[in-house]
Amino acid sequence: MRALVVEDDQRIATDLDAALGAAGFVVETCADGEDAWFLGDTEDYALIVLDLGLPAMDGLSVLKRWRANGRNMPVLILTARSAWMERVEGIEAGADDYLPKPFRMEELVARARALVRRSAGQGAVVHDIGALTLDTNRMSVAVRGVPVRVTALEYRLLAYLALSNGRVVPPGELLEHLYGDDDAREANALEAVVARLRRKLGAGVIGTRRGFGYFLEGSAA
Amino acid sequence: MRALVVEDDQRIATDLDAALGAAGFVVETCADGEDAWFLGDTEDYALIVLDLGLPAMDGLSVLKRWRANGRNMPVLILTARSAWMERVEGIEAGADDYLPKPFRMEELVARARALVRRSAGQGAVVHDIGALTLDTNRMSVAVRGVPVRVTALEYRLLAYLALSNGRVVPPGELLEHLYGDDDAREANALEAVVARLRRKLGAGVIGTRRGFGYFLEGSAA
DNA sequence: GCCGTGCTGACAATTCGCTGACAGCGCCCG
DNA sequence: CGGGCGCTGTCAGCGAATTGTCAGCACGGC
Repeated sequence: MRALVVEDDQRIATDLDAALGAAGFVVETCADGEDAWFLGDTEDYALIVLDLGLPAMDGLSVLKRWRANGRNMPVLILTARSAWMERVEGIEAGADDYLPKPFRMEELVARARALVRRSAGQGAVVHDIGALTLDTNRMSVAVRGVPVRVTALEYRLLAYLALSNGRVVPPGELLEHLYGDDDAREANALEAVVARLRRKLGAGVIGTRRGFGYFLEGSAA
Repeated sequence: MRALVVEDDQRIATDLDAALGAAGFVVETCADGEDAWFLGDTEDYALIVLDLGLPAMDGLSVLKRWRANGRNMPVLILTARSAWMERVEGIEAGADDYLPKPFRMEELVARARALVRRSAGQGAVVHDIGALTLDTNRMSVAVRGVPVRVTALEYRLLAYLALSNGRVVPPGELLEHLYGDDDAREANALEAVVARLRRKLGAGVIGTRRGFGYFLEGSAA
């Protein structure tokens, strides 16, 4: 887990390095606003600790430039100024947290952990099963990278197969999942949906095990 | 955007309600730890403001229970205690931010906004999603650079979609966040708002995935 | 080769979402 | 205090996408 420390005071920088290092971060430091801007813009950090008083470019400006470029890594601001107005400025500029100097190293580490935990809290929503890609956020489907328009029912069928990860799913179970078991469809309804899906997705995605059920092909079966 | 305020001091609760309401949240309040635990565990909030001194169950315990149950909504802790050790405790318990009393209402709102932004994985104040530009500071909207006048309700709808980051948002969730689920609207109300918005914004901004919900088009889809 | 299971294309019904009109409500301004 | 205006929920009708059903066909297993 990489972290960038932007701090011009050599002594504080060393302390931060040590504390974050002990907390499991791989720390890089940088003492200059312009270097910071470049690094933050081109490298990939799990966390940035940013001091506001910097040579060459002010910390807030650096932060605003990152955000303007769509960089959204968590940034923890350090500053000697403690007026609440300054805090508001920092947070409105896109900071994720704010710590006034002087601070306890323990608190900084605690906040850093909280930030990283939160930014990582957005779990993977894209599943790849064989040739199939299923994006549960956008409710969209693609085969070999080519997007395919599927209906709600078709999507739910695919999603259920995908989440069963390669298992052969018996028709009864699928029917029960797609419709409540309260209202009964003809058994053929399921086959019709599968047929439509196969026409859209092409061959080699949905497989049939005669007498048992359906499964997704290529999922390390 | 729903927010829950957990605070036993009636006066402070009222102030928080007013300030967050003005910032665009639909606010619910609750004065008791056990109620708070239940609400936070079963309902879906974009933000929770949590006071530590509570009857029936301590705020930290409530928070820990939420986290233990996998609830990861942003939580902003309020407390009278200002020792740094307490802060560390709160943050380690899973708080996302910490504000000592007394505090400025402006700062609370700024932090609340920052938390919500961050929980959506975005750091910027100005969001560009496809043809849409949404300025969360000025509550203004533009399409392809042309400003568009939208009403408060319309804005909240757009903002929620924008913060959902291109995800397809089901109508039920939108209804729940636009209005509290306490007073029920006909399902058609949502469609009416969307229709009005589309007339203002033009085509290609709000998309529909039949059977699932609405989403913002062009967000790297 | 025979039988049963599963597949396919067409068709029709139904559900879902969109739209325009309208009415109630609150708010601002005179 | 009254009138007007903008906002928003409700209603009913419309159009289209979706999906269940049916009848016939293909194919695999024994």
